[in-house]
Amino acid sequence: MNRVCGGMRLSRYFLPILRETPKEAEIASHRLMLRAGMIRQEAAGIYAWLPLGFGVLKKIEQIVREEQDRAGAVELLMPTLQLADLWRESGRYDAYGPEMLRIKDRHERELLYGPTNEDMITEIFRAAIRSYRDLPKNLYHIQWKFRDEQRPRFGVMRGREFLMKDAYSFDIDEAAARLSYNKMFVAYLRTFARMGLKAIPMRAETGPIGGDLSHEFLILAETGESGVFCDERVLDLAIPSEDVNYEGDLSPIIRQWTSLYAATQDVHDQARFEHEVPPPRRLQTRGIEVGQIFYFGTKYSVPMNAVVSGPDGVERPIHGGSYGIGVSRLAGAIIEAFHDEAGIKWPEPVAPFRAMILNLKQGAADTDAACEKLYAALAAHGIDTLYHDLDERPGAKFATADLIGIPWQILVGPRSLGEGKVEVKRRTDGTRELMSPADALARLSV
RNA sequence: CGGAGUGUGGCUCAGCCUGGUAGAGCACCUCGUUCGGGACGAGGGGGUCGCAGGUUCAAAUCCUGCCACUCCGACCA
Repeated sequence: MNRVCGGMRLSRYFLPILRETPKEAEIASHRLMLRAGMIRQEAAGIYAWLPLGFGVLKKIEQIVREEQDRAGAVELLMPTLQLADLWRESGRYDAYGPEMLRIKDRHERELLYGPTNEDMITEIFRAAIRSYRDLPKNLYHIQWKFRDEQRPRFGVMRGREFLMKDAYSFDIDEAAARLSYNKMFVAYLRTFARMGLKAIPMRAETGPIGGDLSHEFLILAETGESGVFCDERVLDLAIPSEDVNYEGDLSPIIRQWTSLYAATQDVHDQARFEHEVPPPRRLQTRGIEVGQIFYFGTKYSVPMNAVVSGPDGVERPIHGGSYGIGVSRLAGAIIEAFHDEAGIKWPEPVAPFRAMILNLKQGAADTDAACEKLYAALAAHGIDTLYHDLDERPGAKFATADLIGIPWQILVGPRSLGEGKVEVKRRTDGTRELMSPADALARLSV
């Protein structure tokens, strides 16, 4: 979707691998993102996304986009800068605090770098929609946000600047709004599952955005920032399939996922936990929040006068919800879930490349020719391939390949090529198999 | 926002206490030998020691101020 050609030669790429770990990186994902040349820190909590990292970011973003679209949300793009007046109208300008970056333009007009977009989307919505007949609507965008965190840390997991998908639903009343909420709930289950993650929806506090119904989606990881308590059976619940009917009744799915105990430490109820979950199924661990959904009712529509006419001709404020996914955070969270001592182990759907060719004897006529042929064939089959064509020793190439975590490694060296074969290695489990280049191509074409 | 630290070639760090010609490993360049799990030898290039003042014949080193960044805790996609 994003890379036009099907391949890349390492000699032309930009992959600044670090052999040693920069001292500031404490957790695995941060360490590996720096070492694998995915990101470079420019300031506290602010990162440049280097080509490999950017490739992953685009893969994640695209999965999020596809599942939002499938659930009926409509993409648009709002600016990063917003007028302070808009936030004064909703009453949030003074309430938001120092987390919000406030700036002035040359006319001394007050602006802010958006930490979220409820106010702006409400303004956009109210300017265009007058009737309940135009509802429901769900609008989303994928845009950079800035929150001036007191303490940014863990690399992109908690940056000040971060890429977020935020969706906003508009409905005529609470009952309708809950249907919109349920759609996003199901879309989130599918989104995270497609990235290979087990994200568990947990009852959550609503925080400064407000409202009275909210779930956080967390993936379990020891390095997570939130303590979580849940019934371990939630780990085995089925993910709604691709052909789930979003216009149908989603409540059975919601009920299934919300009836088992699952809560973050903020709202945890130990007595209830012990009452509802027998000891062998009690899971107490930590998690990384990768998404959150809210129903907040008329919190913004009332102060901002976002109203529509109902069937009775009477105007009423719309009922809203907002739905966030931390796209850039997910890049780190996925690494937390999938790595080993040697490096990253990308799940295929988010891998920056699907395959990597390692020419173990660069400059030798037979290996060079075999690699070129294979590289062209993979590209012809639309398989994103990184060809390691640098004049490095095999050991260095193995280390690089394991570090950057491309799912399939194809080792082309004199030893196996003597039998007319190449070696296909899976990064996830380290298994390797000798096969002809044609069979390797067939294996990857699945 | 409380607490604790760190700023020295691209990276990891030594040197600072006790002031006196800026160092090591990795990376980089050249040549040669190597080549299936981060090779070896020889030669070479690269640093206003975070910034600004001060003390001193002399400051990476001592003093003052500032800035940046990191880590531990309370808060958030």
